[in-house]
Amino acid sequence: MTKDICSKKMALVEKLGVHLESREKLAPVAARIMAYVILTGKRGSTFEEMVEVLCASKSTISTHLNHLQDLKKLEYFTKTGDRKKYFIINKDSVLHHINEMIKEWEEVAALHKEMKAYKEAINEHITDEEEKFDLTFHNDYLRFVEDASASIENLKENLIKNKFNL
Amino acid sequence: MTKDICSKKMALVEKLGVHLESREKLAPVAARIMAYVILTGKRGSTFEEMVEVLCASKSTISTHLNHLQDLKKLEYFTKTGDRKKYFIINKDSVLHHINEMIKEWEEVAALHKEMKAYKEAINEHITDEEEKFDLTFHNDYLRFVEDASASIENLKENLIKNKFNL
DNA sequence: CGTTTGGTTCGGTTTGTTCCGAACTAAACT
DNA sequence: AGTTTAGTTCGGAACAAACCGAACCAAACG
Repeated sequence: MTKDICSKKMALVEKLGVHLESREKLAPVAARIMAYVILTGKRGSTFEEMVEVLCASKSTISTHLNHLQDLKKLEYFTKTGDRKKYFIINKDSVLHHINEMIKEWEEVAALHKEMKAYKEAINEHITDEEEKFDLTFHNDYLRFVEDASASIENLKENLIKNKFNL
Repeated sequence: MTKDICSKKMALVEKLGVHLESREKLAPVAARIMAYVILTGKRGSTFEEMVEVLCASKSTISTHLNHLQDLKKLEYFTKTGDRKKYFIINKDSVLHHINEMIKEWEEVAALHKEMKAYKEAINEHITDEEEKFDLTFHNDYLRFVEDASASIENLKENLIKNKFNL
């Protein structure tokens, strides 16, 4: 039974790992570390434990753990009389992730605006209506980005609210 | 003046290129091809032209052009008595892109549901309330994904509407 | 003081990506 | 038939990413 839950966990680690690999642009093992730490929760995950369950070398785990801490994605707590570090996801990594998404959408919006401006400038030099750039897509997309941004801001507020409820 | 517009265009090609490189997971030159084709518009961009302005070899351009066509991101038209191919972005690449986003959100939602189910299963075996997984984030996130999906569906409908207006 | 524990650091191998040049092809022009 | 045009294909060079093992280190333990 414990074995069953464990294999289920490792299956999820792989699945979530693959997702994080592309979503957060992490190296395979780094993504699996994140996934494992997320699915272990507040109990915390140790260096040794990860070397074993993720079947990676100490050097690989060490390097990635340090890197993930630099990126503020992980942090750790300790126990008195125990030299081990217990890794957990950074408490405000969720908020950080959301802010990243907001920034990303803003960047996309800025790019669309720049492209639109460029195309409008070109259009002025074109007499034939048929040859002109079509701008409807940029307009629609910009409206969409506004909508999406509003949803994210909403999520962000929900999260902050829940944080204070705890 | 034409030179000015041209340098402005190439600056935008680089900027959009960098963006597409990560957003669409394309090789540098492939991303710049996409950017260039997008910023050239319906006039169409030729093989030779891209070899020159993107400063890449014929083989590189050829390989990437074929790859981008396989991915349905590009297509071309021809002119009678002219062997050149005039590349433009695939007419329904925008819709395709939107469908990709929808699919992506669905996948994220599925993953969150799976993680939530796993954590709930674990929680049942834990007596200490303090030790239990916190599920509020998954709930909030799932609600957010629903919102975001709705916005995208909205954009999609706008686009389809505009298509028929033309 | 020697050993164990919990890691870190470095050099190197493997693997993968991205691009290029040179040789090639197929159609059209002369 | 030969050349030009518009590309394709193949082998490999150059670089980068990801991981590993071995040697190392610092703190605690015995």
